[in-house]
Amino acid sequence: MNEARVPNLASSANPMRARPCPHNPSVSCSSCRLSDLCLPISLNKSEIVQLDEIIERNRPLRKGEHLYRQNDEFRSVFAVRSGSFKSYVLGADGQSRVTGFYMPGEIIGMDGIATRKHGVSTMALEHSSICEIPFSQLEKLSHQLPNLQSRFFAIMGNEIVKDQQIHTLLSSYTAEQRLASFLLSLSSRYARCQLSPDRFILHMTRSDIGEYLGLTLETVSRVFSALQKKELITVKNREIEIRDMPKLRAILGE
Amino acid sequence: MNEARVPNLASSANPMRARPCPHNPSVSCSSCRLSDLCLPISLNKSEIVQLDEIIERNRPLRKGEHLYRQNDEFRSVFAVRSGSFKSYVLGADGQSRVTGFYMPGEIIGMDGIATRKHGVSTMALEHSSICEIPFSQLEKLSHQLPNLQSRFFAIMGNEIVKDQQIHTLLSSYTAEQRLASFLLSLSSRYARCQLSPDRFILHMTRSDIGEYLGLTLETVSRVFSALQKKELITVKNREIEIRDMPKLRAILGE
DNA sequence: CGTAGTGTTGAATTGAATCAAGTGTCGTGG
DNA sequence: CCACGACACTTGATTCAATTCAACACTACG
Repeated sequence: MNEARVPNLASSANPMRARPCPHNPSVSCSSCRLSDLCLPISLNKSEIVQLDEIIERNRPLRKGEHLYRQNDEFRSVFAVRSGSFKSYVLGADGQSRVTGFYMPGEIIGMDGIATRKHGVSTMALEHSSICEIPFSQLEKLSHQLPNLQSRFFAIMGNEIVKDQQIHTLLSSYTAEQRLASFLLSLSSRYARCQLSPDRFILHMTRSDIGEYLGLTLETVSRVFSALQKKELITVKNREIEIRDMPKLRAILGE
Repeated sequence: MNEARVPNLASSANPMRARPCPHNPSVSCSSCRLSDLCLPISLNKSEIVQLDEIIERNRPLRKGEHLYRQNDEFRSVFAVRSGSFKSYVLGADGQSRVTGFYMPGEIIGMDGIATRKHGVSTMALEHSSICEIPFSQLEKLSHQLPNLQSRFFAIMGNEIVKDQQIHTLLSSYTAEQRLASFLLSLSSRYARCQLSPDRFILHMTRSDIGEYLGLTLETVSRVFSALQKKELITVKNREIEIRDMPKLRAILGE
């Protein structure tokens, strides 16, 4: 597997707030720059402090390292603090299928809640760090804090909604619509964590994208080229610039 | 299809048989024949009694009636007591896309938890009855009963896993694999509620199935015919008989 | 510098969609 | 009870979007 690399986002045109370093394991939820888009939303200060106590801030993962693997025992859910991840399953034929990409502030690992085993594997796409939340403790604390229970129901509900949107995307969109939707989704998620919504790095390969969207890597490449020719985006290797957001949205529209 | 909405409180004082009939609104969770595959799993007797108190058993829905519609305010989740439902969204072009089918013992409506608005519409596919569970009360009770909280986390986690499985199905299976997987899923769900796993009725149309699996209704029809010619199934209108379960499973295998 | 992984592009192929024509089924009202 | 109309379904012919197969270019890195 590949070695660690300095994450590209750090040198992006759109610098982060001057807040504690994203990889710093000693950041607390209260001081975390993601606190208003992560688990703590809608919790008050004392509740956040209690949540903070059960969270384990592990060492960062290097690119290619696994957070957990398919069939591992489920112990925790994870919040992405920095970097990005992909989740995937290995099919009977050995082919992998990507089930999701995760960015800062998003929650990973809910696939294991029901069965107590992880149904997917999850791997860092770049140098990344996470907050680990032992699920038994989260359940216990949720029982004491109605707001936290409510918040976690909402997080899971949100995951269900997103999965249904992917369902309709995969069952009726063309290749071009899928890629447009994918780029717009990344864009709004980058915006959510204060990064540029129209210039960003794809940390996943064309093949990852294809496995996620139900396309081949060749088709992903071709559609990127076509969108570039139409001047809706600029693609330079892994770097994407969205040049015409309205027209990109219009691809989904009619 | 413009049916009347179901009145939410509807305490129909309807004279019914004393024996717990699937449509009988007076059945309690404790006496319900679905209690070991529905929400109450893993709850003890006194917990079930408390759950019972917040559940509203509405009048049955006729075929084509809506349980709720896209953009309706979210108030409750629902457990299917008898019959079956489909959920669907209307796309920008007016086309509908089916996001799920629901059978007895399954929970409907979790798409509204995060946003407090329903993201899909849900319609009865046949004469059906449901238990309505007002969500605010479910949250309150979950806060008192750790087992119920845990159970509901598990139900939502299960929904997430199923959605991920659909994701991989839609992104990599052929038409034949999708239909085989669909029939096997129905089969095991019928088995779960004590019905024959190899002879059952499809209450949805070919078009519904196609919209769910990302295929046209013509392709659904053709694949059914092809599977019949191979003697894996018999299709007579809406009636399906699975004649060779192992071979049907093998279609997914490699 | 060479190698492995990643990405692009072209040509041929194909699985499913689309277009089209017809049959079957069901519920309704006469 | 039957006739009618609407909807659901089947099957065939053709088209097309995406895959597959193939060759090559770029980049990163030991």
